[in-house]
Amino acid sequence: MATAAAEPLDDGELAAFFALMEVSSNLQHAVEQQLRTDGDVSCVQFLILARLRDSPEGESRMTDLADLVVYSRSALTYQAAQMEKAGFITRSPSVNDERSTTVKITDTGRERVEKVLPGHIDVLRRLLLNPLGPQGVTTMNKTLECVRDAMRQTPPRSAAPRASNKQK
Amino acid sequence: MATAAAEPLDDGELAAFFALMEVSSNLQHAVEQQLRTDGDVSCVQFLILARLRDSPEGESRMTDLADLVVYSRSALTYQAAQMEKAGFITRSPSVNDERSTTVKITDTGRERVEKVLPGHIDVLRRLLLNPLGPQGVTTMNKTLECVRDAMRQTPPRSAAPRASNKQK
DNA sequence: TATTGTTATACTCTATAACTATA
DNA sequence: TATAGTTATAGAGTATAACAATA
Repeated sequence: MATAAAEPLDDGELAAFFALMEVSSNLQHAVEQQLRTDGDVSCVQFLILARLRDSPEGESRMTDLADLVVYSRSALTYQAAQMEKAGFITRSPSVNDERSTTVKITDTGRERVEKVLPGHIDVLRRLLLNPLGPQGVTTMNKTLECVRDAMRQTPPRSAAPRASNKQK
Repeated sequence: MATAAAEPLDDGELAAFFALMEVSSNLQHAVEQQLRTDGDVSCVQFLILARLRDSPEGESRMTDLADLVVYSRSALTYQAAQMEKAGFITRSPSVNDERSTTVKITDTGRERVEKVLPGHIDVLRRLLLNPLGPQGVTTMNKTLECVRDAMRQTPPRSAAPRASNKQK
């Protein structure tokens, strides 16, 4: 299954990979810490809240949220439980489909997002956007676009999301 | 401390941030899974092993490894213990400085790296380098270079690495 | 006193599988 | 039968603080 003898990566390829991982990893850490410090939310929770906040009714189904946040359903249930306990969201059975759960952001949840957002933007500017500059931002978008598209076409992890293939 | 009213991000800035996070997150996941499947090592462990393998004597001090892997010292100790148990490394007191621990990669460790490497390269090519293309690789390096440099100058997290400030 | 590393502990988060309920 | 979500469980990994030993 593996290539007979994989061509080693050249210096540029290695550098690109390492740079990407170093930058994203640092950024991730910084964002995580800012969110925790300023508003006691994790990155995942912030993503969910921000997404809910921008939804038409401040609502979303669990499944739709799970599509956004890559993780497993049980992981999302865990996060939802945490956020419900914190008063950021409510969960209630969906009206159309009794199987579904509708997640709705509360005023407390909205406030928390507002509270945390300035610092979040600040971190992004300081660590990523300012160093990039306007031109760098444009370049970055163009360069990463095809990578992202390629990733989206390939099933990210063929194991996970297929539910019908129970052929053992 | 926070900006009075943080300028919201424009679409391009948001897109750049999201693209970076999506690409790096997917890549991270894919790499993690490949390493686990092919050789039952985590990404962190692979990084450590790869670094040791490329060291002059296949050796390194714990502290030097900790500088490489961002995490805390205790986290590194944990990983080292796992890898020692798996037979990938040995730990012994350093000759120069009795406080230090010298970590050395074993033949088993080297074999494991070799075993995992082709698949690793394969993933990087498929998900990142091929979509980028030679030109994209170059562009990426140039674009991320200044970001990385800026990050390295700013203390990543001012809280962590200072040991002397016990003022409290 | 500062540095190096380990240990004990507690905590967060994740995935798997089994389960319930609805379509 | 398939889908939506929850729960129980188990595991990996991390950070904090206290610790021992060396410089």
